[in-house]
Amino acid sequence: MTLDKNFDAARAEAEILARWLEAGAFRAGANASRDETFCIMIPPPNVTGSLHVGHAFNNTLQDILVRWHRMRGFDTLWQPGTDHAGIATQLAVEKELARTGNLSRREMGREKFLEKVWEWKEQSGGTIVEQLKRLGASCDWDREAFTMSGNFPDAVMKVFVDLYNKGLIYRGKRLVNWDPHFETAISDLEVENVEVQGHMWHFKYPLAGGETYEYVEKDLDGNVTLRETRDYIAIATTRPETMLGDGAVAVHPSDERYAPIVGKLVHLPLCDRLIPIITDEYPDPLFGSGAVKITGAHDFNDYAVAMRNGIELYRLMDTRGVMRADAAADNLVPEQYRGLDRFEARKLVVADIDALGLMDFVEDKKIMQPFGDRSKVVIEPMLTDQWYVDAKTLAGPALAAVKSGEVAILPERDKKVYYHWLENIEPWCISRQLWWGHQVPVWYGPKLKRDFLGIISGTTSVSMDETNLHEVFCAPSEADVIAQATKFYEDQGVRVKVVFAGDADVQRDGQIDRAKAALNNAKEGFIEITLFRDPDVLDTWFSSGLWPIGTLGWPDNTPELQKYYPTSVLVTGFDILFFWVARMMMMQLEVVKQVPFHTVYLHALVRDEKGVKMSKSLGNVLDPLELIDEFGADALRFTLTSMAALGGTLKLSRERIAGYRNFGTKLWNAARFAEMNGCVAGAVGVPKAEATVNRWIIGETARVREVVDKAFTEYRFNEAALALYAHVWGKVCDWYVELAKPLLQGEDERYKTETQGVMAWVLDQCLILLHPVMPFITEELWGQTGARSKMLVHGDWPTYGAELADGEADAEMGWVIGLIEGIRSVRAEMHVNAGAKVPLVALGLDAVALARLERNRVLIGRLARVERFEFASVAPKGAVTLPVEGGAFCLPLADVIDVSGELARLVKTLAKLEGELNGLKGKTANVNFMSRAPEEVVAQIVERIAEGDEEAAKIRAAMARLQALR
RNA sequence: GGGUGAUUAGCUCAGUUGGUAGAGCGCUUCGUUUACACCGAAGAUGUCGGCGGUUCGAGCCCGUCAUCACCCACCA
Repeated sequence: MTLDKNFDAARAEAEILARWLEAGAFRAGANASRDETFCIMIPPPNVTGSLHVGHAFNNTLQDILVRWHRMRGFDTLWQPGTDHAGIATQLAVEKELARTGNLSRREMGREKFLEKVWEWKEQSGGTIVEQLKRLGASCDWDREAFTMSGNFPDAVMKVFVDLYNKGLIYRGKRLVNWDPHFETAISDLEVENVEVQGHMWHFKYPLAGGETYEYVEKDLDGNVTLRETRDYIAIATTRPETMLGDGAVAVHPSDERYAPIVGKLVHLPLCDRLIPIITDEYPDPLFGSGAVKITGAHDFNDYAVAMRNGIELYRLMDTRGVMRADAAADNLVPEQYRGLDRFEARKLVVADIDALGLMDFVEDKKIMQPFGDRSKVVIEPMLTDQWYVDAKTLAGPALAAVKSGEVAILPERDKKVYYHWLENIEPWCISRQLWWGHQVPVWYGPKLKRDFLGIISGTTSVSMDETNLHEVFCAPSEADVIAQATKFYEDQGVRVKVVFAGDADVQRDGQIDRAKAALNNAKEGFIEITLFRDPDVLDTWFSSGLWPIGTLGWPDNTPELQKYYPTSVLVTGFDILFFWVARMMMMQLEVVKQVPFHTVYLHALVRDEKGVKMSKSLGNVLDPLELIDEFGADALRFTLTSMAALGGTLKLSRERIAGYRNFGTKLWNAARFAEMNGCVAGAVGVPKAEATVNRWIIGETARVREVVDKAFTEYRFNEAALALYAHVWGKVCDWYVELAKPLLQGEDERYKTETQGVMAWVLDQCLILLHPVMPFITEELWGQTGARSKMLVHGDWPTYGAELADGEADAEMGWVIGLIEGIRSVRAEMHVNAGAKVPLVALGLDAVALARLERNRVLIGRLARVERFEFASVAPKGAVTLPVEGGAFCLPLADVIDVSGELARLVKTLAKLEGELNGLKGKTANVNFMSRAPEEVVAQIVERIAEGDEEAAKIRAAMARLQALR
């Protein structure tokens, strides 16, 4: 059977993948021959997502590490799985519902909606997994995990409850980042601050009761620059609509301009309210007017000021960012603004202020505006009840683990970023007003009125405390919460029966009404207590933060957990260092008191060829599946690998992928050549060789193995790819195959057999070493070129090294290759017809050079197209001279060469050489250099000068001969 | 405002303890030498952003400036 002319990636990839899967080649522990484990957790992609180039890159790197370790006999697990991705998935399903004319989420209700999400997940959830398989990702697919299935929800619930019981999770009413589109709170990290063109409006707030004061402005030297009587205080704002919720105007305590009116009241325009002028450290006297309106419920800074000074908070908007129109807001939002979108309200407020003559002036200004990272709408600070994690406490161990070196972060510089974030961490808001996710395991029950407790006797009625509405029960399951609540109430002397009544309601203003927690009066000796569950779900990152232990079966102490935890390395993009990496560190360290992994390798983000982030809206997305269809998975993988330098960004282009597709073809054809020349693979062990070329290529192979291993060890994937490329194409294909041809096709059976064996071995080594990067084509060739005891995916990674290097062979091949290149170069430059065979004259060769020539004259003759060899002591007329180590060669080209052309060539060569030599000689003449530079360096330079001088002398001699010819 | 990184051949980028620069693509010339035209051979191209400094020696270390990118941040 002869190999086809090209590798048919589309056909072979599907077949090979099926064979791997069928053989269970990727299962945990497959091919393990030692006790050491190697485990990687896949960064779980969104369950309903599809593969983009970033995934392809990320998973290629992981697959390389995994395949490499598996071939080296490590007990290897690559744990796959997907993330439920709360907001993203809920959004996708809502869109789908709208598109297909279904009821909306709210119309169908929570239970029904969640059914739809699960349907959607079943339907589209397998896509990305199949795509990862096409990439060649060798995950243990039998262990595929999902953050909403199996033990995972239990793990999440248990962690929530444990943290709650330790006081590390708590509920708080405070300002959060509110997304008016999704109508949920989001964390700081999900907010993107973007600079936009905005305005700053300067308003005049009149003093109450028509009071006036003398306003005096001074320059830095204390000279008065302005003095006038004012009946107002000027404030500036970028968000005029929030003025309706102002609770005060603040000035800096040192600001003399306003000292006369501190403590007085101003009349808030448009609202029938008086608010005080207070002092606080927050206002900057040098910025704007120096006076700041304080809207505690709609601005984070103002909130802090309001808290410090006991200023009232007025919440102006509902969950959609619409000015409140509910009854409670009757006295707050003036009628004309109610029900208006916040941006509409802004226009109206500005117009109304202007109409009142209170508009001081307006300026254009670039402002930083917060946007939701998924919704892309302007985020509104909102006062709501949310669940928080005490991140500061959890951050301590996460910081220590990296500082101590227990966990390494690569590239090193990202450590600083990690430190900075953890050292300044804020409480983590983990509750989301969504439906798709892990529902908070908290139930609310009625708070019993203490007055009654004393008289409860089992038949007496009990009432609720209407002023303090609920008791909180946090437990991992309904059964547990029943037990907990029953005990709680019975401890108060009440016999109860606990029932559930669904979730507490979320009203449109975002306040959870827990008053529905209820109780019925005594029946048959007990009281019925109704519990309502907190409707919120947890931030997706709360659950994915438990990915390492959760996928291994925690909270059960499974064999996998014992064996593979802590995992080895986390491979991910630096964009989720905070979102995910830091959270995993914090949570794993808190929950199991052990780091989740020992190394974090942060790779670049993939951009398009112009360096722009790929996005659907820009239309610059390269679809990895299309690239795989066109070029094959291996070409894509090799390309990504070759560009995986530590840090930075990765710009992907189709041309480059095509180039590496060609590399695969090159390898394929080298194998094809070997096959056509009777090189049968499959022999075990490093072959013994006598021929110089064979000894040389064996050494080269050992060298590249060392380079590749070192590069993988240091996560320098691009260096491994580069070394393999240079070896396979530059050494094996360009030289070894060519040099081997005379031996393979010659008469000496001994050399022929030896070379067949060596070539088969060399190509096998190429396949093995390339396999982690290019698994498909190498597996295919492995199968087609010999009888194998096992698939290449379980091939034995070699351990040979320097002991296979043969200095003598290296030197000789270097000499031969140099000569051949020299001859080719001269021929090309002299425009000697490529087909023309010329004689080569050896000139004054020493014994070593002579022996080298004799051993390799067939090779040289063939590769340099030399017809015959002659020996002379004097260079023939009209010859071109090639200096070599131990002598020189001449090409007599008198009738073909252009003498002045050759002279020009020599002049150029000599000039270059002399430039180099002069530099080096300058150094040796420098006393400082000679006395301070290391001996090795000096010796090297001296040697190079000697060589160079010799070479220059030969060139000069050749020039003299040519001169004589003219 | 703080921080980080980048600036090297026409393009995209490597360059790991400082020893006078590399790859891929592109470009030029030549080539049906039966593995491969997704190929082969030969070739051209860089004051390594500017300016200073340390050093025998700097793309690499230090300072500074310029331009760009990204991250973080509450200036109304």
